[in-house]
Amino acid sequence: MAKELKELANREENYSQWYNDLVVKAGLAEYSAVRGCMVIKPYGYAIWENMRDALDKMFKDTGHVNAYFPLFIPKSFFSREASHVEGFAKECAVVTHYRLMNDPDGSGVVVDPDAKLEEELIVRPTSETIIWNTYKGWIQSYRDLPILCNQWANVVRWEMRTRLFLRTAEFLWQEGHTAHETREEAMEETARMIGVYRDFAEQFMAVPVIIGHKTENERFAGAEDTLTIEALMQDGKALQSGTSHFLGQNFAKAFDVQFANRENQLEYVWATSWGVSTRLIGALIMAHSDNNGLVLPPKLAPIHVVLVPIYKGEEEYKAAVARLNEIAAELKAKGLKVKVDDRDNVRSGFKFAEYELKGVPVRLALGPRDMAAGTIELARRDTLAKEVVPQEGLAGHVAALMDEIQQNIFDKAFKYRKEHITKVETWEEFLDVLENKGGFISAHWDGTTETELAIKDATKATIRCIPLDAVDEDGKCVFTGNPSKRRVLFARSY
RNA sequence: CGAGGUGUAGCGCAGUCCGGUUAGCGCACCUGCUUUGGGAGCAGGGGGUCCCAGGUUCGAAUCCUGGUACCUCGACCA
Repeated sequence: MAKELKELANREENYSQWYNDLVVKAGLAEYSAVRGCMVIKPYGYAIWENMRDALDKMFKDTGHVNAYFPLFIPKSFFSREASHVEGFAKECAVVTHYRLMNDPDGSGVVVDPDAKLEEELIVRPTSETIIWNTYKGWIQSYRDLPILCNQWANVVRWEMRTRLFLRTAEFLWQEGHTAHETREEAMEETARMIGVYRDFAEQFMAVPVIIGHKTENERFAGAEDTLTIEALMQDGKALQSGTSHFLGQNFAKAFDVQFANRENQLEYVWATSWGVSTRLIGALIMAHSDNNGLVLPPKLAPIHVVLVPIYKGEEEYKAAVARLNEIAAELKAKGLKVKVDDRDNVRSGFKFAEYELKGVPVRLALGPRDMAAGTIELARRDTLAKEVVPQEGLAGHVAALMDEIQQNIFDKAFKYRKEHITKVETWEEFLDVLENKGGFISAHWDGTTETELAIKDATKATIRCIPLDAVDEDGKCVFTGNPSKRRVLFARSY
C-alpha cells in the first residue's frame, strides 16, 4: 500500500491528491457513506485525543471549565444576531421532523408528514446563540462574572466542497465562550486564548504560527474583532488554524443578557469565543510530512517508538521478540508509548515503510547481529538517519531523542516559513511571488474591503491577517498605490 | 448551483466507440511451500446486482431514454 503512495508521491504536481492519499493510507481517516462526512480512524483519533488532552490542560490552567450545550438550536435563536445569521445561514443542516413511518407502498420508511416540528431546529454550526440564550439565566450581577466555559463538541457546516480534516460537513472542535464585566477584560481574554493556541501549535504541533487580526471582511460573523493563528503549509498555502473572537456586546444585546454592575447600573455583558478543530490534524500533516509519509511530533504521536524484530527462523524470531519486549518495558518506564510489532506475516522491510508512513518518531530494529553485539538499530523518522547504538542506556537515550526530534521538526518548519515570508513593493512582484514561490506575502494595503476583494478576485490570495507585531511603516498599497500605515500578510489559503 | 468527468470484486482499473464463449487484469484476501538487516517468490483458491429503471435486440457491461450517486474545478468556508 505504501508502494502506491510512493508512486503518487509527486507532491509538486497535485498536492491535494497527495494529501488525500496520505491521510487515507496512513490510516488517519476516510470519507464515509454520508456526503462530506469523515470517519476518523483509531490512529487519527489518537492524535486528536492527544491534542485534546494538551489543550484541555491549557484551558484549565487559564481558569476555564468544561460544560456541554445542546446540539440543536431553535431556528429563531439564529435570527437574533443579524451578521451571525448572515454568516451561517447558507450552510446549516435543519431538522424539520421528529418521526418516521413505514412507507404506505411498503418500500421502507419515509418521513411522517404529521410529525413536522412547529419550529425547525438547526444542527449547531457554532454555539454562540444557544449558549448566550443559556447565559441569560446565569447572569444577574457582576458577581456572576466572568463565566469561562469551554465545550468539546461536534458541529455541522454544510460545506459545498470538503477535504479530509480541513473542511468536512461535520467536525470535532472545542469552543470557548466567555462572559465578562468589561470590554478590557474580554479583550484580554481574546488575546490570552489566541496566545494559548499559538503555544499549543508551536510547542505541541511543532507548527510555527503568526498571530494577527482578521480584516473586517474575514472576521467571524458577529464579532467585533477576530484574532487568528495562521500556519504555512509545505505547498505554500496558508491555513487558518485557530481563532479567538472579541464579540463586544453583540450577543448580549441579541439575547438580552444584562447585569448589575458595581455602580448598580444595568449593562450588557462583554463576550468572547474561541475555537480550534480537527483541522489542526490537517495542519500537522501538511506542515511536516515528506514523501515517505507523515512526520509526527513526539508530543502528539500515538506511538513514540516501534520495535521491529529481524530474524531467520523461529528461534531467532522468539529471541528477538523476547528481547524487544524487555526493551519496550524499559522505554515504557520512561513514559514512552511503545509498540512491539511481532507480526510474522509481513517482512521487516514492509514494517519499516509502514511506520514511516504513519510518522512514528523512532524505530528500533533488533536482529541476530545486534543480539550478539548488544546493540540495536535506531532510525529517526524526522531525518531518516539510522545508527547502531548500544542497548545499554537505550531508554534514556531515546527519551532524550524525543525532545530533540520535537525541536528539529519545529526548526525545520520555522525555517521553511521564514523563507516563505516575502516582502513585496509592487504588484508585479506580488504576482510573481504568488505564482512562483508561494507562502506569505508581506505587502502594504490601503485598508479598504474593496481593494481586498479586488485582489482576491484577481489572484485568489486573501489577507490572512494583520500581524499583531506589525510595525508602523508608511507605504503605498501594492494594488491601488494609496497610502498605507503598515504591512499585512497575503496568501492563498485552504 | 455552473463546467467537466466517472460509476465493472475490498481498492485501483481495462473492456463500452464497432452488442456475441463462462466478464478480465493489478493490488489486497485465503491455503501451502520457500523466504526474512528496506515494501518477498512460486503454486493453488475464494470473491461480481458490470449504479438503478425502462427500451431496442435472438442476444446488452457495451446501443437508446430517464433517473441516481460520486469525483475534480469554481462560488462558500474552521
